[in-house]
Amino acid sequence: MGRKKVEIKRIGDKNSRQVTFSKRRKGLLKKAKELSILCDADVAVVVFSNRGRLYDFSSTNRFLIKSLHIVRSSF
Amino acid sequence: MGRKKVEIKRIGDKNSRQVTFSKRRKGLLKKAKELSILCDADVAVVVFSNRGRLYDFSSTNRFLIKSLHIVRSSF
DNA sequence: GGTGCTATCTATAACAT
DNA sequence: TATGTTATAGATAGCAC
Repeated sequence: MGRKKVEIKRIGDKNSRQVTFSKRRKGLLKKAKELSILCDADVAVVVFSNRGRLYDFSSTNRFLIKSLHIVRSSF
Repeated sequence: MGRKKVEIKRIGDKNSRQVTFSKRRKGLLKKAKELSILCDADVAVVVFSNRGRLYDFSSTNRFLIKSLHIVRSSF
């Protein structure tokens, strides 16, 4: 969906990876929200950056996400 | 992204809502997978249909999703 | 109640700043 | 490096089965 077709594999360049992460993360959360509204469905999305920062969307309750975070911490 | 611009609000027609749910759910899971691969990030998506059916994607471990399911059951 | 088609809308890759 | 712009790839709304 850009100037060139992109192969789905890990982006080698650190800066490009960061920029793509930021843009696509935003897009994913937006689409999750749209799905929940349009279709009256419960949707939750959780994204962890490789630095451990958490980004999420939940149509129902933050508790879902917090629980998931706790679960992940126990790995 | 279709023949017409769509307002983001609950789709009234039951059949249209179901079709949209199916299509957008698939798209959301695909994008979650792409994000995880391209950016080397942990991503989890959980979708519950209003009939309680579970659809999900997790880049890390099914345990995350199973835990979330258990948590949700306790609501 | 799906599935396939395709016109059109949207997300985003590369570039610019 | 973070943010804004634009050309293009990709997702999908409305139909037809």
